[in-house]
Amino acid sequence: MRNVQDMKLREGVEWAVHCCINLSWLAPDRAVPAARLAEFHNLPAAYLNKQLHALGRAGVVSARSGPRGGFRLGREPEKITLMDVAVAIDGSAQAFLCTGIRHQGPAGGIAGPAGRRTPCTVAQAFSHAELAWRHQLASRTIADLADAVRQANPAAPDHVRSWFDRT
Amino acid sequence: MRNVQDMKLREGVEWAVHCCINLSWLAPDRAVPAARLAEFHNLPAAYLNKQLHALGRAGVVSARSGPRGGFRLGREPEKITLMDVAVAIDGSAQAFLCTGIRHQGPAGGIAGPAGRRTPCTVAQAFSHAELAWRHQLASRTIADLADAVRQANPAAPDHVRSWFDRT
DNA sequence: GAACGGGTACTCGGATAACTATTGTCCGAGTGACTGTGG
DNA sequence: CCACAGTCACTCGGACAATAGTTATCCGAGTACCCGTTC
Repeated sequence: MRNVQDMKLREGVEWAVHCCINLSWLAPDRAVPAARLAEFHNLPAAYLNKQLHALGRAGVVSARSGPRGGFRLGREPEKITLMDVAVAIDGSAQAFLCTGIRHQGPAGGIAGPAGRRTPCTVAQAFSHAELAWRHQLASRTIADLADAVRQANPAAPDHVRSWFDRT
Repeated sequence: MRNVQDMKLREGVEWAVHCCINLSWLAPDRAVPAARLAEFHNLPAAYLNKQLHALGRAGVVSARSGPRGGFRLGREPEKITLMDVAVAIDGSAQAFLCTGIRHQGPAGGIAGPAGRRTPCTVAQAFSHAELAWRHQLASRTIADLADAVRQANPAAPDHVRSWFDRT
């Protein structure tokens, strides 16, 4: 039971975003195994595999089994937002879900049945805040971040490509 | 060790906000025991006590022991933001703390020492989103919410007062 | 009648356990490539 | 030389533990009130 959905950003979100950026610099048809992506950042391979699998379910990446298989971006980097990644990994859609405590106990008798129809003010306030957060994440794409990284370090894409091409 | 600070809104935050609103309607010198506040919303008394204690450390409420003791607001409701409450309960200041994985493993060698000085693009993006969230929460005060509730149900303050005055 | 001292009940405060969720690991199913063989 | 079938190694995918964080609980320290006693 999940009464209160959480807004926690699991560590895997950070990993996933970095992986997506790296993948965006590789040839579109080039698939990279999870183990190799993990090695690049010193991450636990098996666990990263699990996260990438979650991204696969969301369509952010596409997976292929067998030799020369692995993961590659499921669509153009311009079409992948940070929100997509966060939702894929974290799963939760809403961070603050009103428990409805204002209707429990003696407090419930005060507002009466009419109060049960009006929205919970507290929940509304938190929802607005969360909406702002989500809006920000939805406005940034993997392509955006990749460009920013390239601007700070123009050689990065080539270096990443060459490292992943090493056998 | 807390590598990744979390943004999770613990259930206690919701409780605390509701309690603060209720307290804002009582006489300023009126102290309410945690047990009574808990009874009002059917919450576990001992645990709510703990959360209120956290609010006390942050100055949001002030506590008094002994008979006729309990909790009351530590300052005017206009001076208490939702952010204050969330931070007091949740404690964490930053939700997304960059783990620095881009410097671990082979990836670190690519950017080089220079890359270590440039800020992590991924972390920046998430920080902006979190800032928007925090800004929203900081812009809403307990007084705001109390007014909104009163607008939806004008009789609420009196009812709350009278219930808490019952022996 | 008023002041004082002791007792008592009540409250917070922090230390302690139970539980849930996240992190991490492992092995099996599936798939594509490679090799050797036959035409 | 080309096509084909069998085998193999490689990869994902989901099921299975370990760990950390949150929820919940309990009991002790402190405090203000109340009552009985004394001046």
